[in-house]
Amino acid sequence: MCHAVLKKSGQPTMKDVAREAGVSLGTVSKVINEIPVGETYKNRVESAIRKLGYRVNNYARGLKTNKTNCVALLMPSLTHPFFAYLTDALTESLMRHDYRAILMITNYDPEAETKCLLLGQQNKVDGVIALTYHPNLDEIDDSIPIVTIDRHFPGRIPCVSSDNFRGGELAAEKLVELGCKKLLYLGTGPEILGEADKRGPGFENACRKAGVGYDRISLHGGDSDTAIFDLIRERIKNGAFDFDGIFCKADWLARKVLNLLQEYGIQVPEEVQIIGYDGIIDYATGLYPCSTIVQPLAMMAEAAVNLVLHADEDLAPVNLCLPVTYVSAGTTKDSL
Amino acid sequence: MCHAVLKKSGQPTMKDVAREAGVSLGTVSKVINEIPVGETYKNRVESAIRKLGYRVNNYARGLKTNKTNCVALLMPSLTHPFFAYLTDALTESLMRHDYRAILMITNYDPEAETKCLLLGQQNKVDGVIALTYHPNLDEIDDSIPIVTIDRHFPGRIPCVSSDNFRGGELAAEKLVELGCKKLLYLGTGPEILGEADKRGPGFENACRKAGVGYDRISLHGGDSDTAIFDLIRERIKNGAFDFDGIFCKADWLARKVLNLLQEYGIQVPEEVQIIGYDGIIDYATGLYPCSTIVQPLAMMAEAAVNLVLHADEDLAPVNLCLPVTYVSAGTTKDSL
DNA sequence: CTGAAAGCGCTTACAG
DNA sequence: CTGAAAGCGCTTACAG
Repeated sequence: MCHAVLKKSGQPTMKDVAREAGVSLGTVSKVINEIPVGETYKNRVESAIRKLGYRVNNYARGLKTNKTNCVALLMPSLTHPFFAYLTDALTESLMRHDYRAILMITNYDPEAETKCLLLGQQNKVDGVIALTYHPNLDEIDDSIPIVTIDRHFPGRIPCVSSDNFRGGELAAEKLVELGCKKLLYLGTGPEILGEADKRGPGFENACRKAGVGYDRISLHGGDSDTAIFDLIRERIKNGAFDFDGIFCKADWLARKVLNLLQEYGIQVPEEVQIIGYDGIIDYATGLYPCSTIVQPLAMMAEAAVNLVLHADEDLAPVNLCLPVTYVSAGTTKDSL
Repeated sequence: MCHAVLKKSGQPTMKDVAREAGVSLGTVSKVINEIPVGETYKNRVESAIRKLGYRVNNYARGLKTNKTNCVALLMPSLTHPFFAYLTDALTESLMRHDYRAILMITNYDPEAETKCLLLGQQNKVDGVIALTYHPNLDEIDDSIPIVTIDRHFPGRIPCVSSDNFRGGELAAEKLVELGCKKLLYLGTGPEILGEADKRGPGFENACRKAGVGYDRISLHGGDSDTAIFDLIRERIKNGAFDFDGIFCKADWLARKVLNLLQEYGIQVPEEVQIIGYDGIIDYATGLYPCSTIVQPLAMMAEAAVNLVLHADEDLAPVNLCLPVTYVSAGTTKDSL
C-alpha cells in the first residue's frame, strides 16, 4: 500500500489535503464550503490547506455546481473612454461580488458579437453583460442570463442605461436657461438605434415645452461620424453660426464641433454654447472635456452586475434608466 | 431500458451527441478534436452536433487536459488611456489566438495584486500578463507562466516594454535638434521603480552626449503627482522659465505642465518646448495630446501574448524593449 | 478505426 | 458528524 507521496505537477489537490489531514475527501469539501464539521477535523483540514497552499479548482467545482463565477463582458472597444471606464467599473464590481470578468472586444462587429456570445456559453459563464450593436439577441441560448447596456430588447432582456431622454431634456433646459434662442441637436451613430438615440427626442421635447426654436442634424450608419461636419459647415455663414446653443450626442462630438467653430472664428461660449454627453474626465488634463450631461457610471455598472447575478429573482426585463447630472465645464456661459 | 430523452437543463452534452449520432462518447470526442475517424461516423457526429447546437464544455475539457485557454490580465486601472488601449490590444490578440482574457483590476494595490494572482491560479489560467506595482512576485506559484509589462524581475520572468531608455534619448535629441539649450526632465511615479524609470536616465545620457545642460525633477511615491507642480512653479521667475526644453515622463504630465506654463503667460512651443511619453491619441479630439514618444502598443501586446502562450519554448526570461517613435504634435517648434 | 473504461478534481445525496 | 461512492462532461490510453 505504498503510494508516491509527491505529485509531479505543482498544484495540490483536495485529495492531497485529505491525505495530509487524515480525513476523507468529503470532509475537506465541507470545510471549504463552510458546512459544519467537527472542531478537530476542521482544524486539521485547515492547517493541511495552509501547509500545502491548497486552492479549490474552480473548473472542477463548476462541473458539479454548474456555476463558474465568471461573467462575460462584451464591449465594442476600450479606446472610447466611456467604454474603458465602464469596463473598469463593471470589472471592479464583479470582483467585489467574487466574480471574474471575461473580457471580449467585438470592434462593433455583429459577427464577432455572436461569436463572443457563443464563446461565453462554451466557457459556461454565469451571465453576460453586453454593450452590443447586434441586430438581435434571439439566437442566444436563453438559459444564461444576459443584461444589456444602452440597448433595450423589449420583452426578454433587462437593459441598463443612463436616463438618456431626461439627459436630452436637461441639456435643452440648461441652454435655454443660459439664454439660447435657437437650438441645435447634433448626433451620429450606427444604423442600429439604441437607448442613446433618445437623447435627441428628449432634447426636442424640452425645446418644444420651452417654446424655443430648434433644429436637428442626425446621421446614422456608414461615415456619419465624418459626414456630419460638412452639414455643420453649411450652417456657418460669414463667420456666424445659425444657432446659439448646441447639444451634442457625445462629448467627443462636442469637442470636434468646438474646434470646428473656433476655426471659423466663432467664440464659444460667448456666441455659441455647447453641451455634450458622457462626462468622462480627461485623464491628461483632469478636467471634463466640455460642459456635459454626466452618466452615472458607477451606478450603471453596479446595477448591471446586480441584475445579471440575480437574474432569477428579478421580476421583469426592466429598462433601468439611471439619473444624469449636468456639469458646466467651459463650453457654456455658466463657466465663465 | 427507457431513459428520458430530454435533459432538464438547456445545454446539450457530448453524451447527447453520441446518442443522437448512434456512436460512442470517444468517437464524438475524436471528431471534435479532429482525430481521424471514419467518414460516415464523422458525418453523423457532425450533423448531430449541428442539430443539437452542441458546444464543448471548456471546464470539463480543462479538467482533463490541464489547459483552459484563459489568460489573466492584471491591470492597475482602465481610466488611464494607456492601460485601456493596452488592455484592448492584449484582449484582441488573445482572442485571435483562441484564448479568453480574464480581466482583473488592481487599483495599484499590492494586496489586490496578490489576491488576483491567486484567483488566477484558482481559475487555472494558462498564464498571466501583469502590469504590476507588486514589490515582488516570489510568492507566486512558478508552475504558471507569467509575463510582466513595464516591470522587470530579472532572472525568472520575461518583461515587455517600450524601449524606455531609447525613448528618453530620443526626446533629448529632438529637443536639442529643435534648438533647446537648457533641458529638464520631469517625472513622477510610485516608490517602486519600473522600466518607465529608464526614461529619465536615457534622457540625461543623450543630454550629456550632446553637451547640453540639463536638470531633473523626479518624485516618487505618495503625493508626487501633485507635489511636482510646486517644484515646477519655483523655477518660474518673472514670467520666464528656467528651461527651454522639457521631457515629461508621461503625456498627462506634459499636458498639465503645458497648462501651468500657459497660466504664467509662458508660450509653448515658442519659449519652452515640451515632449511627453505614451502617444495615446485623444478620443475626443482625434489628436495626440502633445509632442510625444509613442509606445508601440500593438507590438507590445502581441509580444506579451506570444511570450505567455509559448513560455515553455522560450529560452530565457528576456527583457524585451520594443522600438519607440517620435511624433510632433503642438508642443514643439517642428509643429508650427 | 471504434468502443468501453478509467480518471481529471470536485460536490452531494446516502448510509453509518 | 463522517466516509464511501456516484457523477458532473470531458479525454485518453487500452483492447478489440
